[in-house]
Amino acid sequence: MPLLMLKDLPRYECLLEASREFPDLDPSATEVFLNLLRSGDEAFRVVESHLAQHDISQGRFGVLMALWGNCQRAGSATEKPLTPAELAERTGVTRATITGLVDTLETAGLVTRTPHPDDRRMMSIGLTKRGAKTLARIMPEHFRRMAWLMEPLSEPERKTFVRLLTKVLTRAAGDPSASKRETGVLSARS
Amino acid sequence: MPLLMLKDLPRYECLLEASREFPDLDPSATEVFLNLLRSGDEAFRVVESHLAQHDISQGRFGVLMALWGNCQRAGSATEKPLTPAELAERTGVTRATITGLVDTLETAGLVTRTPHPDDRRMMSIGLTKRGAKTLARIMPEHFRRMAWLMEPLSEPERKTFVRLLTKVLTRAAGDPSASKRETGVLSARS
DNA sequence: CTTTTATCGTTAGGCGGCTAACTATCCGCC
DNA sequence: GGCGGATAGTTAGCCGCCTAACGATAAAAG
Repeated sequence: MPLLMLKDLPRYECLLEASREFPDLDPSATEVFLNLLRSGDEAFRVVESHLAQHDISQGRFGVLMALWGNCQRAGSATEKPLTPAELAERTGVTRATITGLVDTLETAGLVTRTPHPDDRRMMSIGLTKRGAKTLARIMPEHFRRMAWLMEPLSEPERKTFVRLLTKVLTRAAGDPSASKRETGVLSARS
Repeated sequence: MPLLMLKDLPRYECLLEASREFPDLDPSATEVFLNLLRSGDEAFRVVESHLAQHDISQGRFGVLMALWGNCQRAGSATEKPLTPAELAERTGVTRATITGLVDTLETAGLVTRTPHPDDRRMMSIGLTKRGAKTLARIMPEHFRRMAWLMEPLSEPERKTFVRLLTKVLTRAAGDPSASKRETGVLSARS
């Protein structure tokens, strides 16, 4: 999902120069920001291009992963139906989006959609044998791609990397104005 | 552009356990990968939520930025019309997408679309006074948001961060199978 | 028991990406 | 000088994401 900020990231000296015109511009912060977005985007493409070969989009993959096991699936027999609302919560998209994704996956025969036994408002989304098989076919190469991507990083570098990423993540996802309707951050009203 | 991988990133010990079942899974690589995507996504939301207040989407912003100055716009008088193809190249989206974005921006009165004087195949997209003004109103807060986001990082940390991000970026964008139609990387055929 | 309130899944409509195809124009080569 | 191939911009159609609204059902209040 190509987003970019600017395809060719500006050189640092250029940011420095611009910061004289715009006192609010913090060159090193901007540099990190642009590189973060660009790297994330490019890294994503690496795995996306693989999933696409199996006709699996990012969203579909998220749903399959969520169904496949909630990580702590231990020795259970791949049986863990979830409701659309739960899927939405775990994959981070809206319920409306889940409806569409499940539609596609159901048509492809990878998941089943059955009425929930306890609550007639809910549905129960389960992985089919075919879905589990598809996932099992995809995962090894998926793992290999992630490993390949990080190959140039040493183990200590990875630790540092995660630490830095986490710092930004908690800052961004923590409490700021993002994902809230109010500005809050010394912004000028439109 | 919400993408996520899994909203709640798996704990490292969980990855470690999974790596026993899947020999291809590199726990630390996976951890970095997931954190990278998630942090990038969340960081993006921080600035996106601001741009949205001005009815500017990511794509529109990219076009405006590209027009506003190619970074080395020096003392020029904000006059730098570009063709849609150039815009596509600089913002990293397809020409088809540019058509749509320029449509919207033109309707909003932020850019003009005039026939190119030299080549009748081309168009010339220019920033209007209104567009420049809008941009000038947006940028300060935009810069402030990026600075705020990176505030918890010290200057040396930022240097390190950029170095690590660049490593991944060159790896991802360099030569791999991504963005090519062929697999190439020891993948199993579907 | 009835009424309100909340939650679930879906639908409708919009947007911004993409690819593939099309038309118009330019350019180079015989 | 005319003709084939490149290139520019647009169009058409798909997909995934969003928000807002809806009808159905469950749970809470009275």
